[in-house]
Amino acid sequence: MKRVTLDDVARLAGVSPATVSRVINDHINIRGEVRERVRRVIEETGYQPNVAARSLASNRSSIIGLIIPSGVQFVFTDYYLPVLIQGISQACNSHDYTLSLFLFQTLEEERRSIQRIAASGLIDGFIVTADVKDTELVSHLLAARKPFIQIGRPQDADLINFVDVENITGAYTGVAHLIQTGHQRIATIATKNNTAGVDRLAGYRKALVEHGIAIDNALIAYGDWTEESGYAAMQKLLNRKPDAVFASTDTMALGALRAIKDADLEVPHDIAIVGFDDAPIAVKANPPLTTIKQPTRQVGRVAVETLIDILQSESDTPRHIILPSELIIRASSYNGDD
Amino acid sequence: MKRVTLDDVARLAGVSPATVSRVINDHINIRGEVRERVRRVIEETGYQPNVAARSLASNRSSIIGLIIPSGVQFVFTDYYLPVLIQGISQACNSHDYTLSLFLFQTLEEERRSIQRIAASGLIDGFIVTADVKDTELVSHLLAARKPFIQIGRPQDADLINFVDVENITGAYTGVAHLIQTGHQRIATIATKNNTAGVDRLAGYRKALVEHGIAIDNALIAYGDWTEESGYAAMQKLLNRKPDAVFASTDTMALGALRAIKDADLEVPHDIAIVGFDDAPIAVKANPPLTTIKQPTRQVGRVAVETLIDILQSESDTPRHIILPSELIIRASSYNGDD
DNA sequence: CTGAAAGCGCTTACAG
DNA sequence: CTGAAAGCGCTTACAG
Repeated sequence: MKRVTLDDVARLAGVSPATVSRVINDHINIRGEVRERVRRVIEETGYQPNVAARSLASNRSSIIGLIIPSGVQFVFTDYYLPVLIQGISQACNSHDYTLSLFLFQTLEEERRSIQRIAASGLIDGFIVTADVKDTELVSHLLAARKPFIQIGRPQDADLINFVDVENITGAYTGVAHLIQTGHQRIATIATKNNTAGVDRLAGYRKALVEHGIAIDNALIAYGDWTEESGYAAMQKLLNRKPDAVFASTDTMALGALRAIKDADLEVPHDIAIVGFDDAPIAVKANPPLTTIKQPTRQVGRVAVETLIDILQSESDTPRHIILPSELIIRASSYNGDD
Repeated sequence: MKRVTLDDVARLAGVSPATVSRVINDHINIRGEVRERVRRVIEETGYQPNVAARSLASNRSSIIGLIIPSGVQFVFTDYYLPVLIQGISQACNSHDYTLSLFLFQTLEEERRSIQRIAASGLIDGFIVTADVKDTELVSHLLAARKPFIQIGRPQDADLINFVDVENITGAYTGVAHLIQTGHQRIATIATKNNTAGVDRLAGYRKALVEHGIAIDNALIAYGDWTEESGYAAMQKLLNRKPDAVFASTDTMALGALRAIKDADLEVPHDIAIVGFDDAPIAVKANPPLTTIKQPTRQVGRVAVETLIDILQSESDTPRHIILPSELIIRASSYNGDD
C-alpha cells in the first residue's frame, strides 16, 4: 500500500498538481466544481499532504517550538507549567499547528541545542517561558532571526514580543483586599530575579502606600518559589507579628500556612493569607487560600495565537499583551471538593 | 545573509554534495583528509542541514511524538507526567531527536488529529502514555503502521512494544514490609481500569497470601487517583479498623493520610501507610510517607531509546521492558528538605 | 481560473 | 573512496 501523493490526487481528479495544491491550501480563484471534485478524491483516497515536502517547498513547517530553559527549576513543584502547556497545546491543536517541546536541564544542553534547532528550519517560531535571567537564550534566539514570543514580561527591551499577566494590579488587589478586611501589618513573601516577582512586590507596595500604610522592610521576606522557602520566610516574619501576609506564589503561601500552623496560630483568624498563582494549590490548602488567580491556560493560548499572527504578518511591531488576573476570595472551610 | 546549503559547503570544500552528505551522516568510507576538510568548512560557515529537505529525501524526520491521550485526566494532579516528560525530553536531546507533544483534551480532538499526524509523515514514531482504556488510540496507531511504544503494560497484546514498572513486585514488597513490621489488618486503596492499578492490587494480594493472611474484601477500597478519592476510600476503610494501608498511588495516600488525621488517629503509630509513585508527594507529606518509588524518569528515557532502536532495526519482535521499583522507608519526622 | 515547469535542499542507488 | 544524476512531494511565480 503506497502512500498516495498529491500527483495521484491530481491524476484521479483530472487536474494539475498545482490545482490540487491550491484546493488544499484554500486558495481563492478555484472553480467550485473543480474544488468539489478534488475534495472528493482527497476524501476517497485519504490523502494527507507530506509535511516535509510542503515545508521544503514553502519554507514553513507549521511547527511551534516551546522552549523551557534550564533556569526554570520549578517545573515540578508548581502547577503553572503543566497548565500553561495545556493551553499552548490546545491552541496548537485548534490552529493545526504542531507543538515541539524543548526542555533543557542544563545551560550547556541549552546552548548546544538552541543553535541547531533554530537553524535547522524545522520550527516556524518559538514560545519561550523565559525570565529575567535568560537573556542569553533570548539573544541566541534574536541572533537566529526566528520569531518568538516570551511568556512573562522581559526585563528591558520593548522589542520583544511577550504575553504576561497583570502582576502589579493583581498583587495590588490582593493586598487592598487584606487592608479592606481590617489588616494593617501586612507582610509579604516575595521573589527576586524574575519580573513577575518584582511586579508583585511593586503591587504590594503600591497598595500599602495608597492606603496610607507605611512600608516596613522588616515585613518583606524573600523565597525562591518553593514551599520550603515559604515556610522559612514565614518563620522569620512571625517575629514581626504580622496580621496578614501576601505570598507572591501559592506554593510559598502553602509553606507559610504550615509555618503559621506550626506556630499554633490560626488561619485566617490570627493571620490572613493571600497567594498568587494558578489556584489548584490554594484550593487544596486547609483552609483553602484566598488567591489572585492568573489565567495561565489563557496565557498559553494567547501566546500561540499571537505567535501565529506574527508569523503571518509583515509588520514587526512588537506585541505586548497583558492579561488580567482575578482575586478569588475563599471561605475558610474546606469541603473537600473543587 | 542567505542560508548556507549543502551545495555551498560542497563548493567551498571542493567536493561533491554527495560527499558532504556522507560526512554529515557519518558514513564510513570517506578519506580522513576529505572528511576533515568538509568538517572545517561546515564549522566555518555554521552550516546546519535543512531538516525538511533531509526528511523528504530520506523519509526519516528524527522526530518522536509523545501522545498523551484524552483519557489521562490526572495530568495535573500528579508528579508522574512532568517527570516522565522530563526523562523523555532528556533522552531526545542526547540522541538528537526532536520531541513533539500531542496533548488531547477530548476524545474528539484525539480522533480528529491522530490520523492527520500519523499520515503526515512528520513523526518517525510515537510514545503513548496509554492505558487499558485507550484501545481506540492504539488501534489507530496500528492502522497507521507507525512504530510506537506504550508506557505501561497494555491489557492484552504481546504485539505491542511497551515499557513498564514492576508493579506487582513493587506492591508485593511494600505490603510485605508492612507485614514484617507487625501489621496484620492491611487495607488497600486500589484503582480500576488501568493495568498498573490491577497489577498493584495483585501484588497486595500475593503478599498477603504468601504470608498466610486471608484476604478480606472489606479491606479493599477503590479510588480514582485523586487525593479526594483517597480521602473518601480511607474514610470507608476506617470502619474496618485496619492497622495499615497500602495506597496504590501517593496522591491517594495523601488523601488517606488526611482522613486518618481527621479521625484523630496517628500515622504511622495507629495506622501505617505505604504509597506507590514518584516520591516527591510522599516526601512532602507530614509525616513523610514510606513509598514504593517507580523510576519514572528512567521509564521515559528507556522508552525513547527503545523506540529509536525499533526505528533503526529491521526486526519487529515486540519489546517488553519492565523496570524495577524500589521500596523507600521513611522515618516519621519531617525535616523540611529534599 | 488553471497548467507547465522550476525549484526547495537534501539522500542514495548506481557506476566507476 | 567519490561523483553525476535522479528523485523525495510539495509550492509558486509565470504565462495564458
